[in-house]
Amino acid sequence: MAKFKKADNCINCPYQSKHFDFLSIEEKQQIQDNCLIVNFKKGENICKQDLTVTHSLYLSKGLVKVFIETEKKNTILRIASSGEYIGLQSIFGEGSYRFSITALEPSRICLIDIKYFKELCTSNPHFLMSITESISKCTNNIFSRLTFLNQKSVRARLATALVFFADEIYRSDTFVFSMSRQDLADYIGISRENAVRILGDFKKEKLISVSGKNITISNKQLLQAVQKIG
Amino acid sequence: MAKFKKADNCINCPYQSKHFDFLSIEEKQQIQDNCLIVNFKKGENICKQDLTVTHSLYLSKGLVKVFIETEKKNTILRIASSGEYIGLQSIFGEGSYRFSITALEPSRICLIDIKYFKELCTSNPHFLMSITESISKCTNNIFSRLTFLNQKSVRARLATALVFFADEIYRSDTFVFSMSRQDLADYIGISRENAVRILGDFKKEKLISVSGKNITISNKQLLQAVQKIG
DNA sequence: CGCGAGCTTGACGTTGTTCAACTAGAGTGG
DNA sequence: CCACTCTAGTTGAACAACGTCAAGCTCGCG
Repeated sequence: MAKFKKADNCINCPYQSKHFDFLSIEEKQQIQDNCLIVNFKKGENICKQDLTVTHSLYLSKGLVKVFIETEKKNTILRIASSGEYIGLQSIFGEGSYRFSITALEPSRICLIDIKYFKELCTSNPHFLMSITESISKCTNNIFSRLTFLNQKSVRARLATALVFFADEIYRSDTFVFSMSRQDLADYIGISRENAVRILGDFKKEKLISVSGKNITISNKQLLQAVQKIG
Repeated sequence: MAKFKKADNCINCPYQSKHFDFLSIEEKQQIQDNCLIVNFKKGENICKQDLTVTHSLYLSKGLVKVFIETEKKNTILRIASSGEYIGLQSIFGEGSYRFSITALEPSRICLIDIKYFKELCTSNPHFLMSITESISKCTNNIFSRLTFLNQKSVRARLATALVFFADEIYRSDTFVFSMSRQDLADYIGISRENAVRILGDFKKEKLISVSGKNITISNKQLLQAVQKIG
């Protein structure tokens, strides 16, 4: 695995999660004593489906894909970016990961021992409430995603993915896309070939311009129309 | 809406949720003071997508479908049966329902005022922890469901649905199915016609016998094989 | 007895997958 | 520094799976 070090500045850490607002200085200090910081390179596994959860995972910096592996193919459940806890459901659910997580970009993860993390939750209900709110929002997003994947055409799905990456992840209509074509396909539940083909179509229709990993959305309005119509 | 009455026996209620194990007698008494019991007939709406959440919903008896409505069609997220809280994500998430809920069978719902419910959560972290565990498990189930809908053939999906209803809902290989063909289709993300067709195929293949709403699984082993192969 | 909602069936068209072949680029060892 | 290989990306053709449309059926209910 990647290099790790002990946390040494949780209290004043500029990457603190919003849940930390509910913690006292003492509690933050205790977290620091129970926290490791690990850096992952692009492509490295952060956690592996079916293994027991031993730490909470806080993505303080980077970009990761959360996906379920089967014999056939992978399904990317969501893309998580800086400032998110990933895998909270696994901590409070069955205690083992229901998915794998892989870094799409160099990522820094803060690992807090699960035993301490749970103790903190029971001793500080406001912190737990905040965590619960996060899990709930994640669930609601997955609800929407399930409906979306189930009802939209492949073109609409790909258009939505592109807009999502531009608006939510890269915050620019020009970006260097850190996923492979296969990843993109897994994210919207289609075949790799089809993803390539439709990217090509969008290019011909002058909605986007693509050059390897570089993607530019050149006609966002039309692309947003495609999100609805297909 | 259906008839309702004030709760009068929460403490000794035989339909208590498992979360109640973490409550004191006084807390149960307080819940009772803040709780209404409402009976819904088959087909009645229990909550409606986009409306503000005002109460927690506990399904003490019955069977309901939780679904997202769009212009095109409905997608059933899950089927909930007796003893489950439904819509917890909406309470702790955005505060409005992301889905509608309709009774598939006569159902009894216990409504607890959301303000009191949240107060209880912050004053009793063990109760909240138990609730959070439920939400997490629900999320994990939806993760699996998303993958399942995305990867399996229509035949495999229908076979899985039949086994699910037999094993988890009706607890018998012969049951009177309380959903319409359209509902069944919405549950596995296919068209009504296709659902009918495949039910017919399964009948021809002697996997099941169907007569209107009565369904009997006659060759479970083969049906379970279809779950995998398609 | 007639009406309407839900169910059923067949024909047809579309969408998306699969397979196979080819290309480009990145890393590797002689 | 150049073949060699490996992986990711790309393209086309054939095919299978599903959805859509249209028509007819059935059963419960007024």
